[in-house]
Amino acid sequence: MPKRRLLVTSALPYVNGHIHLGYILETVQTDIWVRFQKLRGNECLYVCADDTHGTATMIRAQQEGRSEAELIADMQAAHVADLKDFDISFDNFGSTNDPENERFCQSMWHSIREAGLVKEKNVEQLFDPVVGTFLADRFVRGTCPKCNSADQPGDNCSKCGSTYGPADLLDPKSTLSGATPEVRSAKHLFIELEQLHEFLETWSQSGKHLQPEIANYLQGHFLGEPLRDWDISRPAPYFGFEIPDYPGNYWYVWFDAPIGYMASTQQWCDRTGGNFDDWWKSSDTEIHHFIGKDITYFHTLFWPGMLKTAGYSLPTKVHIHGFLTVDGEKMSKSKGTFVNARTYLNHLDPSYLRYFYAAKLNDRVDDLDLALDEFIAKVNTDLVGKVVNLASRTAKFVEQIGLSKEYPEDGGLFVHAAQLGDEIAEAYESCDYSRAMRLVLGLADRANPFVEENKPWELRKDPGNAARLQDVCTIALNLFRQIAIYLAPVLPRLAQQTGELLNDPITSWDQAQTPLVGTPVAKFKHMLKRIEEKDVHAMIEESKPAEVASAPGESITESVDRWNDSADALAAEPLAPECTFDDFTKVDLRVARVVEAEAIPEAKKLLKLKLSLGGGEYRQVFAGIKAAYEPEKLVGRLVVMVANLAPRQMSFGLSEGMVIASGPGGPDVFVLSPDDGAVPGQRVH
RNA sequence: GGUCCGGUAGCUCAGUCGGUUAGAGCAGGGGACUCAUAAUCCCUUGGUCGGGGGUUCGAGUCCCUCCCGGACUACCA
Repeated sequence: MPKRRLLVTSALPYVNGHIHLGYILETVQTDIWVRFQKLRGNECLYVCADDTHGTATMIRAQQEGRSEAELIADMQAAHVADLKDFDISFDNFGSTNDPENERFCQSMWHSIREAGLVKEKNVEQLFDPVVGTFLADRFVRGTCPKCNSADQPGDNCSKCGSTYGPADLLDPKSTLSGATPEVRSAKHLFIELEQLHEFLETWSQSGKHLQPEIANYLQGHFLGEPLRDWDISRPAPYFGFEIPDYPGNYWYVWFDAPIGYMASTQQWCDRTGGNFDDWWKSSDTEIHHFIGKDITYFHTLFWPGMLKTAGYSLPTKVHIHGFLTVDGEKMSKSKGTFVNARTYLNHLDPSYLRYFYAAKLNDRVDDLDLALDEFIAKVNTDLVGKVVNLASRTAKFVEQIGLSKEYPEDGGLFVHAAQLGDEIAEAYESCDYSRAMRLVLGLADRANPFVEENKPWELRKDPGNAARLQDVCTIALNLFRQIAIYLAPVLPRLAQQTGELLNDPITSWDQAQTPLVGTPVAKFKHMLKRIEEKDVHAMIEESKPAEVASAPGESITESVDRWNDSADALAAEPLAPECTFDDFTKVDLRVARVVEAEAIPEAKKLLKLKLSLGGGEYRQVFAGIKAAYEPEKLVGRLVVMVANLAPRQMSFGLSEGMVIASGPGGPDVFVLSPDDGAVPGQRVH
């Protein structure tokens, strides 16, 4: 087979957060594929970068009192270290804030301009005079211009389903300040994606570049109607690259992020003498993007559209994977299942997770569950019990004498494993790693009985059997080596150790075709420890928020803040503008008791609550806390509610207030409780 | 509610074009071994292939329908 040239990417991690096990899933998936391709002898370049731009970076830098550049540099160093320790083998890891990226943005922009895809639209945008900023759609609510339903979001009506702009709302309010926004004319630049409709439909529906369910999704959600113009500029203040022919405005972060793949490639070329056009403008080069399903449409509509317009190669394939869940649930900070890469590394070997992910990954978009008990059992049984055991039970018998000079008769075991190589390779190639792992483990299941039947431990008792002992161990170690070669993309450390043990480095897939003979065998060293349950538990405990993990009732008299809470929550949702005391008193917060609570089967997030304010005064409230609370456990407890909120008609009934809770949503919602002594009906001042 | 994907042993899954008696690993039960990280090996229990209907000589596989689960989307704000 002729050598292929492949450019491979993982999605760019956002600079504002640390690497977690969900992103590790993506990079492990990519890295396995890259290592596989290199092992097969293909020319393969793996690039990535930090995604740095956007409002969130700007706000966080302000809060931390330093420049964006400093923030980015720190986070990038942390990202690189985390990923390196998971054996992710990037050829280059850059940053979307690097000068190379700005140059590519400019040239890409130039092409898109020339193609006549850019138009300026005088957007009637709402401006919050209190905060002094333009309001994105989601920061405005008001009355639907079509059906007059109150309190509707700024982009479409939840009652009648009509879509409109925020400026069309009849009685708009800023959700930041509550002020009535002014309509101001703001100029934005848009890319008319609709001009590329036909191309995108052909490309996405060709059956070659996308998984079938993704092609289907695009057809159903986007391609069935005209594609909307893509708002590509953001007015200052914004952290990003300023648009050269449109001063005071910046490219939206999703414009420059994928271009980061190119900038990173350029950096690699500059460092190694490579030629950029060989990678991005050559029909001989395949381009493979690995991404999560959350960013599907950026990579399957906007990005191919940009590449096409600017005359670059189109992605050969966009490989899309699902999210990571832990023990069957969305990762949750409060449960300790939102685990940072570094926290994992503090307790466990990266090889465990690489193998487990490989054993579960296929070429579909399904979510992948990290069931912790399964994780422990699978790694210990498969890797330690079956694979590494082959070496550890035989290597010491040939430590002095090495492998036999000729490969002995083994009943066809080696040939069988050699022949299976193509099938395993096919599974890797198509990203069906779980199949590859099954096939490889099947080899270990044949090799262990061989050792059992030939009893090297008995052979060694009689010096007359020395030659036979050497032959048996030569066979077992060769079978082990084949497995190590086939697992090398997943377990580079095991491949390295195997090379050292048998004095022949593993560098090529084809090494599994020829038995190794006559080499010395090094003293056997442990290759992989068993996972201990306590280490997994320690990792989960370390991932829990400090206030949950520490014992209650400790002294709080110390003058210094010893809790050292993370800045993440504040950065995710910055402080609202100042309000007056009068503003505050408009909101009537009351202690209330939950007297009834039931889940609404048709709604995914809603519980229906009956709240008592005492004295027979009740309120019916719908609260989006289904994922976090069992209805039965709420009954009887005290909560804080907004008692004078305008009632809202919902599909399931009238909601007459709101239960106060914090947290980002989903399973991470935390309902507030008053301290002991509070009674229903009391106002919260 | 809409769209899509799935449901095979206690668990995780394989099952090709419709073709013999539906498989594997783990877990469970019994035995063996003692080289190996309490690892390994042999034997073994366990299934109305979600339910019902249809097509067919023949259905886990194809069609219809219902039930259940998940994802996306909407609602939640």
